[in-house]
Amino acid sequence: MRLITWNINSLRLRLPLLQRLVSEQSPDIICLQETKVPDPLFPAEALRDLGFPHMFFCGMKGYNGVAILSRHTVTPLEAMPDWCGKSDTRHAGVTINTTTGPVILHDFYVPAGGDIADPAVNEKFAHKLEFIEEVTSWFRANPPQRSIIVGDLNIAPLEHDVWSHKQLATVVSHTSPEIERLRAWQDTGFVDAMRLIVPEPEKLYTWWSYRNRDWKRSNRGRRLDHIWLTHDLAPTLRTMSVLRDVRDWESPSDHVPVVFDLDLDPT
DNA sequence: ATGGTGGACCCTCCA
Repeated sequence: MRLITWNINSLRLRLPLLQRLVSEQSPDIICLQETKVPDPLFPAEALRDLGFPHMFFCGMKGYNGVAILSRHTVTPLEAMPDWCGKSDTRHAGVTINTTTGPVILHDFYVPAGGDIADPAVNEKFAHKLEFIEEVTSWFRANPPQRSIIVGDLNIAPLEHDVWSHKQLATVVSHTSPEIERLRAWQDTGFVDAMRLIVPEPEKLYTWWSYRNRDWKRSNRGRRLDHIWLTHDLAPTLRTMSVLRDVRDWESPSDHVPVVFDLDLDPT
């Protein structure tokens, strides 16, 4: 089973890029973040034509939005919390049927957190911390098995997940309070699948800012996008690849897709 | 120390 996670930064604007990605990678399931499309305007027909008849999405006007596209039947998770009571379309979850039993897939878009790394003066940073705390509490109360978390978690936790550990230590996405909370969330039962394939100290980035003339030359990246597997699924991980080339496609997202293969057969 | 770019949209917010 091949999956892709990608912060597409506007689904409607980048449909042609998604089309190219699908033709080159042939994924079974795609998890998108920052679709920036309200549900009534979701381009369902175009995605069906791309080969994904099963889709689960929630979006809003202008911001956020997540979507799970699948070639195979998926069942939306029932009764998930409304994180922080904001109804701001940052999470989608489905069950995938496989020959060895059901697998749960979560697609998250964690709040970016604004510019100032102080929850007392920056409510966006406070929201980011609170969001992760709530999600962590939920997973503690509902211990995950045969589960996958993917998405833009907007935190680069490891030293070599950023271009400069020192220079980013006070920059939102790489500060201690965020990293500690991300760790606590992961410790509810998950392993960092990307780092199983590319261990530290190798640099690993999935995002390069638009505010850089030559992103490739300066290479000031961060690993903001993640793939986590519960321990029981970790042995099924076969491959993982950050599709860095997509950052140079026509009118790209600032995030690139991450593709991975699990030794599972969807039904 | 600063400002740099890009998407959505009601012109300013968000990343």
